Amino acid sequence: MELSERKKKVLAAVVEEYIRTAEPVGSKTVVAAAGLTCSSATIRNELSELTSLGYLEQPHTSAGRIPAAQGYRFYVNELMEQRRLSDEETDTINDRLNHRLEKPEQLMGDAGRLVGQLTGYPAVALSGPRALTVTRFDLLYVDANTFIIVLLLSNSTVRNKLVKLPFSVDSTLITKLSALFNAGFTNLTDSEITPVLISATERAARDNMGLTSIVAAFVIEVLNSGSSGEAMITGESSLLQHPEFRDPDKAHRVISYLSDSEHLMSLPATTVNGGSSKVRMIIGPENLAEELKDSSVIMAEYDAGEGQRGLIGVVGPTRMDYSAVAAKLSYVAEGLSRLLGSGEAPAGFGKMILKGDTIDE
Amino acid sequence: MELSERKKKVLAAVVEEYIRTAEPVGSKTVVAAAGLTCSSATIRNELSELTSLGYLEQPHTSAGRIPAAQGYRFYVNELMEQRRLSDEETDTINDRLNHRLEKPEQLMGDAGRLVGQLTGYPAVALSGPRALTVTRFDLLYVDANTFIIVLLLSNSTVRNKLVKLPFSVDSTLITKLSALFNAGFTNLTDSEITPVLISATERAARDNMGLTSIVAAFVIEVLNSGSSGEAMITGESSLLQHPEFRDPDKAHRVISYLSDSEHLMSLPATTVNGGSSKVRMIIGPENLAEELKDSSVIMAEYDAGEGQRGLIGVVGPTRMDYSAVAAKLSYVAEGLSRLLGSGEAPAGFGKMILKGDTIDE
DNA sequence: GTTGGCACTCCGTTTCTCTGAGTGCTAATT
DNA sequence: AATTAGCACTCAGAGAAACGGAGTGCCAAC
Repeated sequence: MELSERKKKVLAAVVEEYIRTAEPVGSKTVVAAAGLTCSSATIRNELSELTSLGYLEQPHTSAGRIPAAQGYRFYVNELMEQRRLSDEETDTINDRLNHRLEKPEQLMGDAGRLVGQLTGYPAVALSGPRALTVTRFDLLYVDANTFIIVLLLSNSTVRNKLVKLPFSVDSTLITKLSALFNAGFTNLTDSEITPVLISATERAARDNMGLTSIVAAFVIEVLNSGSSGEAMITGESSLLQHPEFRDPDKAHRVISYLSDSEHLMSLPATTVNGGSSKVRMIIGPENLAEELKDSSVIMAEYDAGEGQRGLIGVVGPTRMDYSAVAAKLSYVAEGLSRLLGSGEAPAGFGKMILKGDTIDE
Repeated sequence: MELSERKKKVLAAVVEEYIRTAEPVGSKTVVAAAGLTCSSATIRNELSELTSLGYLEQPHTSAGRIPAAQGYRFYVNELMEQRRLSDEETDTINDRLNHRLEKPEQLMGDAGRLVGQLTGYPAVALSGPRALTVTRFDLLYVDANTFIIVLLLSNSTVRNKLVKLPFSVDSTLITKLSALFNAGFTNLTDSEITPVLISATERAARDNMGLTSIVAAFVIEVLNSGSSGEAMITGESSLLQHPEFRDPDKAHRVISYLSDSEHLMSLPATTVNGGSSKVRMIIGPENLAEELKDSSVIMAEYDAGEGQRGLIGVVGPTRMDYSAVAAKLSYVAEGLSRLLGSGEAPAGFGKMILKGDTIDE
């Protein structure tokens, strides 16, 4: 059943008033807020119907209405108006993002802090898994007991490891191994690096000291580390400022749930996508995690380059200004896509161009 | 004026009871807890004197006493008994630490989580500044527009950067630069890397494309990054479980103060060292930061190798079990010193020895 | 110096009342 | 059939009052 025009107006008014005031909304308030011409008694009937349809709920008999999860969902899908950001807001965002262009490895954290500051909610930043391979190997001989493994990865980052050995090796073995790895291990995903391949390489190098397996183990570790993605959260404590988290136990449950990066990565699992936009919203009970059943998550997707996608978003009470937060997030996400996105590296002489740096965690 | 033996006993009893129950302690409770033979009236006199001496305070006229900051201080300096850890506890700690030996770059974080778990308080980990130098340079030519800078540092970590250029370079220039940097820039602290040196190198390499300054800038950045130390905090939300942080505003103030790593690094500024032990305690108002005037900080120092020192500790309410926390922290700190400490690298064949890995943040 | 006794204080809790916003229903109106 | 005015009813939250009890401070006796 489709809601009547007036019901939609009433629902929107209740949601917006409740978001603004955090108080249950009564019939008179709705009349005033929605600018309707009918009387409060009429609205009482409408409210009553919206309640039995499941869009609203009543904390107790003689109180106003508050939106139910279904009410929020309908609101964000159908009723909510796209909020435009003010010039001031867009300027702040652009400023902050450009500032950080030079330190790509800190970008996730900085974007999180920016979002936290803009919205007043804890910010989460996720980067998707990536199918990594090694593009190039270098083994650097330092001294008889020490060498460095340097891997250039397919996503243009570099990883390295210093290896100290409890025995001596000859620099020619290092050189030989380096050549063999370059020949045999480049452009392989971790599943393609088989024990057979490793022992073949070991024989070819006449390595009887286990160096081959040291290098191979590091390669596998690095390739694996990318495959699960990264997750971080900043500004958890700002939750405490919101009235729905005044209860320290509840706040503690939510915050400590969010402190585990495994949990963060599973946040977007519920992909109720409310339309064509790139902003995802997970409202209250739509969250899979019990701990978040009365919190909402809003995330915007961005292009992290090299075919990788990332998500940046916030966690807050169900009573959130979805419209404003969504607008801010998608603007930030667009900015990130512009900075990191596939397409060409930014050009410019004298200023060096860095794409990557190591992102050892 | 020296306190009488009985006053000491009374003070200790009040502190310990209050730590245990979080309730003001009355005269009768003291008699029972301290196992004294006198009557509660006598203790009331003692309590009254301890109060006017500033060791105790009274929330209101008809309540028991709670320790004042000065009381806690006297307690930890003079009265507190060294707590011994149970075998079970030491086993847990050893287990957890050894597990992580293989990932030195995550050690700070892991140690923090361990401490948080052991004590139930947020854990902070600090590593002191280090006077870094570059031990060895490698510039790896990848293609005409790309090369990698690899630096082996004096603390046996490796840093690297991938540089993409908007113009072409010859591999011989890269090789030449590599040699020049090895000859001229090794073992220099950041202040010794002068513009004069850089431009001399630039001329020597016949580098008219600014590569020298790109490399030098990276070197300076890396050397600087070590000079301020690192700081991190985990488990902030566990503060919320303690009754003194039931007020969400207070909790928010403290937690958001602690979320700034600048603030964390300034924590140990007050070095009231209560004796010979390596555990530092900062009790309530001894904290310089207004935000921490009624929290306490306990930190233990450890040897992070290469002459570097680190601190691991917790932040909690002034009402903390100083004895137990101090014992746990110093055990963990000893463990860390054993793992990282100067002296020899742990030996063992087959298991590779890694000292460092990159710690790009 | 120590102790028992006693009046007094004052916090935290419970109980009660009161108030007012808001509802749901009915009957009249359009 | 939809809307409206009117009215009785509900109930959370605020405030006032009463209560209980842990604990003190002091005094007089030991």
